Amino acid sequence: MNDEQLRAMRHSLAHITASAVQKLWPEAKFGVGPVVENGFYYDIDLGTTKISEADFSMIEREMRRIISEDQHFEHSTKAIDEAINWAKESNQPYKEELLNDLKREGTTVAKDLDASEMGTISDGEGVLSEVGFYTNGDFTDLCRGPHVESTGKVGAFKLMRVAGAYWRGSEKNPQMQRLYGVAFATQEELDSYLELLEQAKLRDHRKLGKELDLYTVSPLVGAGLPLFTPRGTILRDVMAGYSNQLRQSRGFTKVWTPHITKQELYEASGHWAKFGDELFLVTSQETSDKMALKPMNCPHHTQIFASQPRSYRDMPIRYLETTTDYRDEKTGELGGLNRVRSLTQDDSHVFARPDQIEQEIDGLLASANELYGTLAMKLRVRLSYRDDSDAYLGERELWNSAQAQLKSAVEKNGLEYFEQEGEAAFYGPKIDFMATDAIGREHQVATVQLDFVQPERFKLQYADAEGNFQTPVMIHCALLGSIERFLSVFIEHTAGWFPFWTAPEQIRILTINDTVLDYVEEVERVLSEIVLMQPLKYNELRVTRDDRNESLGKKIREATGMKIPVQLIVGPKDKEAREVSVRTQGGEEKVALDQLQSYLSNL
RNA sequence: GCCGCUGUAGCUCAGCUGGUAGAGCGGCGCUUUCGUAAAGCGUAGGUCACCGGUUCAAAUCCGGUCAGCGGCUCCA
Repeated sequence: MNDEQLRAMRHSLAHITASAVQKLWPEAKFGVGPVVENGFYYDIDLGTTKISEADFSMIEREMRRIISEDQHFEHSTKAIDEAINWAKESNQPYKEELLNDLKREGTTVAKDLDASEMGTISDGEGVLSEVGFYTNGDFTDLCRGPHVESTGKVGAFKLMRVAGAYWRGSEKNPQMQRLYGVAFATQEELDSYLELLEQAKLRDHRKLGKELDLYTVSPLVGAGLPLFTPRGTILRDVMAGYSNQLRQSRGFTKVWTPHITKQELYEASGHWAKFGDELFLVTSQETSDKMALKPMNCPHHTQIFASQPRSYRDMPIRYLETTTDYRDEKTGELGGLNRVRSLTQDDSHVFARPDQIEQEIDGLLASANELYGTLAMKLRVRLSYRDDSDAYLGERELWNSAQAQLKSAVEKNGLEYFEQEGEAAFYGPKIDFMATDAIGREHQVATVQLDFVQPERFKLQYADAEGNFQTPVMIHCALLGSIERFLSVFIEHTAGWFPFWTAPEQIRILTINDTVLDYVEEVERVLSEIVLMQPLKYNELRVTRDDRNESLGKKIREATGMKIPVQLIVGPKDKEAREVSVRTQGGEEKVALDQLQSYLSNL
């Protein structure tokens, strides 16, 4: 089955879902029912009736009945006004609205859908005169198709969940119930997809975050404000240290800025107007200053740049700061470490001459490549350019040159990429990094963004070779993005089996009885001398000892449950032979005490 | 913020249609010193998220708050 057939099948299932709902709740008013990744959904307004997952078996039973009847999908057309009358008579106000849009604009304007997904005719210019319908059994729907021939030909499906969704994605509109389903050509494919979901559940960073004791949340502290435990803090420090090291090796120097600032800073940067409602405000009891917790670091860094006169010879100037920002995100958006109110960015800002853009981007891309390569995650990038609209600030010429330089740097680094016009930020083009995790999911991780606007707004300048003042370009970059979000991805990527160099507890010594304690101390002395230099430099070994009065089996079980990469089992036989039993995920082997350092350094 | 679902011991969970709570693991104590994923026995833990209401009686029903989950919207 090709992609097109799969889409037709999923879309047909959306219709079958709607048919079943109409049968069960004849008063249902229908929105749209497009195909999405792995399946489909249908938006339905049932007034005060709430569908719950308990109703799924009933709906699915009705769907299977429709499928077993093998109803033909009948295509027909109506003149647009006739169609509008049909919608009125059938009491389908959402369809009526879509039809009116079609009549007026020749297309619907639902934000997240294109017209073909919605199943409406949108070919041709201007106003259209005819629209298409598909009918199966008693159910007729405004639809462009295509569909499978009949309801019997739809493969395997499963209703997954029901959720609220605003009509046409606007919170001003009524909220409908969105019925999600997944669908595949065969039952085997559906089963393996469901299996993948189970897998994903097992690696869920919120579950592992608790099991591996990495972070916690407290209602007393607040939603979206995770607290990192000793183990979680090690992970943060190691990853942030690696990101810092990568950037420092490319000429970035650390800066430090306070966590609160006067609001004027954001009024000057332009962020106040756009994001003012997401700032945490701070009141001073000593002055009349209005203060806020910093939601970002770039305006601060501009002030360090501006603290001295700059020459073209000084450029580029590169700052890095791994620091926590605060954003008052809406409560409903918070979840795990993915979306938090305190987020730590491994932030960097380059102030560059326009002719230095490519070289700077090149360095940052190389760093990102190295970082994600080390973590065994495949990277892909999206280049976001401006389009012809006037929604963008900055000179067109600068944009064109910058976009060309971005692309050239991406190609030079051998990164797989795709380009999208109209996706740039208003202040400059950007590169977004997507990393594929161990079970094939893609996550947005890092960004590199050019900024033509803040240098203007803050009147940043440098003297060129002729002594004239020029405006620099700013390059924003975060390799990890937000450390919290990065960790959520990293935890799920590794399923908690962190690589040796990042593991919070790298080695646990398990004793067999207390006749070996003196030898264990000797082993510990050897370990305490070991400092890893790769990939993170000066990374001291993190070792613990389990000499409790418990069975070896239990100690192994617990250490394995905590996903500790190296278990060193020490018993009388090991003591006698002056070796240790090294137990890793790969198996177990005996290593002589005087070989331990080289063994561990090569992990 | 909006819609829906959820909130019982440190953890995982049981507790039917209202009659003031239970298991396993973990903790603690004793015994055991035992070589590859849970040694044995004993014992202590809970205002059933919080606040209010209905009722003779609420973990159970209703309302509110807080928090979590699935979405929507948003994401500098």
